[in-house]
Amino acid sequence: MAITLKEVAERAGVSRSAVSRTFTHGASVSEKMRRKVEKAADELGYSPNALASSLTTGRTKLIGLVSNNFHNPIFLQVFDLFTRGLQDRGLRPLLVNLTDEIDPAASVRMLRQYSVDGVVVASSTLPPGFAKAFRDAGVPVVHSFGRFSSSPQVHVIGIDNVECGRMAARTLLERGYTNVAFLGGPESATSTQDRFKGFMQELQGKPGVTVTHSFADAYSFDAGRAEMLRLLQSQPAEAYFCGDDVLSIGVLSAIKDSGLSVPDDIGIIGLNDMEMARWQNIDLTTIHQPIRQIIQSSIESMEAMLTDPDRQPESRIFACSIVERGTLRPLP
Amino acid sequence: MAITLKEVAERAGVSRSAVSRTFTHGASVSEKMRRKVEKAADELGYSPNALASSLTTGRTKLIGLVSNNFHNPIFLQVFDLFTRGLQDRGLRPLLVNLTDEIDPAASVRMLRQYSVDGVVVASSTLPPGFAKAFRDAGVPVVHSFGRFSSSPQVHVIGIDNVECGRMAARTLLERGYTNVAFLGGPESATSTQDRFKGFMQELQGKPGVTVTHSFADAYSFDAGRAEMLRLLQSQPAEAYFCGDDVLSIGVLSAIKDSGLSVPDDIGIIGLNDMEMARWQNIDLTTIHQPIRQIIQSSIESMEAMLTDPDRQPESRIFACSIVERGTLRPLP
DNA sequence: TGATTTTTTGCAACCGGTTGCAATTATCAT
DNA sequence: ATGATAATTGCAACCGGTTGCAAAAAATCA
Repeated sequence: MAITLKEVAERAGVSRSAVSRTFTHGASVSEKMRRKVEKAADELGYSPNALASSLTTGRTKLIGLVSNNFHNPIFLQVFDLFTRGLQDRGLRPLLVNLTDEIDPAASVRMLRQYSVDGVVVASSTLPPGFAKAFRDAGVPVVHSFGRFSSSPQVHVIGIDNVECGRMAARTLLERGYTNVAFLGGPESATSTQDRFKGFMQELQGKPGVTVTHSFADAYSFDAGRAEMLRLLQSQPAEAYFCGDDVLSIGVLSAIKDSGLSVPDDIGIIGLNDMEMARWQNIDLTTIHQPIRQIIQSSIESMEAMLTDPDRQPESRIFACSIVERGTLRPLP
Repeated sequence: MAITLKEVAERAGVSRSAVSRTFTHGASVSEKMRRKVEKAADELGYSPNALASSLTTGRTKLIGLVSNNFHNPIFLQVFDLFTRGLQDRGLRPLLVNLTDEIDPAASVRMLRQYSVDGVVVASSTLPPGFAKAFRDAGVPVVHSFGRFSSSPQVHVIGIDNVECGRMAARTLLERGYTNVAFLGGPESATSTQDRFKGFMQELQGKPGVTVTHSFADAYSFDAGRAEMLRLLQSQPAEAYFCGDDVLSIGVLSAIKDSGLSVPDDIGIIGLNDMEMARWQNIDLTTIHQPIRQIIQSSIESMEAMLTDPDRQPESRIFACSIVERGTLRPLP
């Protein structure tokens, strides 16, 4: 069906090696030969079979892009940035949806069958075991949005969620809130655990401050709304640090429906700074997570591993910052 | 690095063919042989190289998933459903982001280099030339969310956008609106053109009804908001049929900011019924597009083409329906 | 110009599998 | 037990490329 190297060679009246070389960057071919081959190739509409060549070179340029976040709108942007970034470097994202996958083994096997050159795990809710499973299989791994560690076992690129928790706490204190709460995402996610930890750390033992906490079932609108509706039945706190932005939006809708207003009755601060957060009908005060840099850095890190697979795992942490909008009362 | 067939064969003391056969569904192997081989394979941790086998079988099980919609939240759901659906059938989505691609040739070449078995084009804004380019390259193509045609050149799965336009018009008339408008997405998108056409068709020559129209730059919040802010400077219409839901949400925010209220002052109807449309703080009346079925049908259609590549192109159209929420005044 | 060095080219083996064919082995009926 | 038939196995060629090596050609030097 498709044109092969052999056919081009015959047409150009040269050896197969010659054809291969004209399409291999950096190989030794004379100008004359190159022209002859390219002419024949053009006439036949030849383009080399990347998979066949991967057999001998050991490189497929395929990168497994693994995630289980197919419900949080922020991940559309994540996929956009990853696919474009990878494409620009001649790499091809093989998308793996882990939504209902529990066991890493199956996906590891699958990605090995396709000889991916590397794997990007993009998720803040996947247990660390997944990234490790890929590493143990000998595949270069970058875990984006993963939990940072000072002695990482795989490359981790993300933010310091503990520090974000502290930052949120400080922000609420500055604004004079004394009855505050943490409304986290799923308790099993490392990001939830860390944000919670930092939040509590900062408020621990602060005189005159009361802190409560609870967890929503997922990083989703519905989960946030449901949890807030529950909280509103008894005495709600003055201000909430919510697990992430989409959760916050659910929370906001619950508050509005109950007849209370934001930020007058209840203050909300989210995390992520997703595009929607700045929509004027949402206008969410939140902590900005530098997604663009995280992804760019992840891709660079992946490229580095491709050239040197034995490179030591490292953590790269990006700073977050408060984005002041309309869901927290202003500084006194 | 990875274990190969040969090593397994040596360990099991059998021929390479025997190993190949135990891993090929439907090949002739005795129970005894199979056990022997599987034992050796397990011990070595062997799993067959899908790409090497594709060389002889001519099948990669790779499917190009091509889109340029990485900004409309509805496409996160689209990617979720596609990836899961393909995975469930043992197919692997190779994601291609066409966001800043103008020329189909490059992506066609790339996907051919990776010998994809088929291509799913998932977009309502891509010129039809893209899908055709893949077909001309001899690759089975399904165009999801594309423009339906009665003599299709490629498989098209989607909705009848003209009919949706009519449906929106009828809905507005039923509600007693007499000064209505179309606020479309980008004028170059076939979906915009068709919705506009149907909308006008239905209202044409209706006595006592005035119709106006304009177009936003993109199917996005910002574009919708900007266009509505512009419209609000002069006399706005009584009700708008908006290009899609995310556009509608931008429109709603503009209306709210201008001090007017929905649906009392202005009615809005969207299209898509994205998850966000039912969020209680948005509560958008809209036309439901059956995404789930469209995608399932697309995948089935793709599977059918894989077994019979010469199958005639067909259009599959799914019905849409009005979802009544809070942005249109009720039936009189 | 001829000898020497450098560059270009083709040969042939290899990457990790699959598969048609013929040889071998097992199964069955008589 | 015997021959006929069916199932299993191995051989070897092939899929579409790449690459080390040696031969051939071109470029350089004296």
